[in-house]
Amino acid sequence: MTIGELARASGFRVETIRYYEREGLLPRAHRWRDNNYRDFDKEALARLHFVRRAKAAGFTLREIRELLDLSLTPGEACGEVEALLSRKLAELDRRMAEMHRMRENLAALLASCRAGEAEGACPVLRAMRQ
Amino acid sequence: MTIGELARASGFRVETIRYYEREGLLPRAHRWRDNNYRDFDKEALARLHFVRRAKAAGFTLREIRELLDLSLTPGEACGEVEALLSRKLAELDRRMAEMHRMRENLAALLASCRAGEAEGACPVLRAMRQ
DNA sequence: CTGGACCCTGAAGTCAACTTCAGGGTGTAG
DNA sequence: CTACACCCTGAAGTTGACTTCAGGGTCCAG
Ligand SMILES: [Zn+2]
Ligand SMILES: [Zn+2]
Ligand SMILES: [Zn+2]
Ligand SMILES: [Zn+2]
Repeated sequence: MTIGELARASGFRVETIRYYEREGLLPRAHRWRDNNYRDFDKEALARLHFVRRAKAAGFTLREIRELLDLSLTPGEACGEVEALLSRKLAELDRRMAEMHRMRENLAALLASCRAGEAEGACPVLRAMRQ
Repeated sequence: MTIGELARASGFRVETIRYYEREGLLPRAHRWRDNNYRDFDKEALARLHFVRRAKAAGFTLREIRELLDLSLTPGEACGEVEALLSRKLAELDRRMAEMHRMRENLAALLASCRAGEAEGACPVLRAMRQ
């Protein structure tokens, strides 16, 4: 698979894929010997799917790389794998709690906006003004 | 109120407040005539509280400035406020759903790691390349 | 054999949201 | 008087995650 095909299949741009390779999120791609073009396999596509999901969940590239590095750790380091995984889980829970608070904040603002509409004065705007 | 007092009252750093003023999140402060020190009023503190809440709700500075600008245009800006709020709410919901999926992913990974430990082979690698 | 789509590299640029720096004034306690 | 906390400005630096650029090679339909 050329980098362009991988880009179309993954939804990441060509430049982003090269950048991810540089940053260690993808293994260095094997090259087509005579033209030096990268040649990706299905695993690269699976990784990019994982990267997309992880990004959507709010992980930084560094964290995603750590997770991916875990997957390369052989079974013997199972304890470390577990430790890192549960640390990430705890972090995720913290972030999810934070998001819940944000959501409640936002929903309250929206509700007060709608409630104030009847009275002709937006309480959100009023709150900002005064 | 000096900028330092405002900083202590608001929890933002002095430099951040100057930055916010430059960026239009605060009106340009009135100056203490003979020494050119900024002199803030209660409204500035109220704005900073609003900025903090909005940031906590996930708004960018640009969006916060948009909200503040809406509050300066008299009339029915309420609809726009609502639009901005519900757009943000939808975005937040999307991200929360992603995080939930990611959490289940990681939890399953951790469980399978623990289960696989007995058999001497860590299934993490397989799970992540699925 | 040519034009256009595609590939390569290393370096520099961008954006948000700040922070730090350089180089200077002000106010007050001791 | 002077040390020291506080204030000022404009500019440059930081971080993360890319994107754009400069300056090339490659492949293939017509
Ligand atoms: Zn409203
Ligand atoms: Zn409304
Ligand atoms: Zn669930
Ligand atoms: Zn394991």
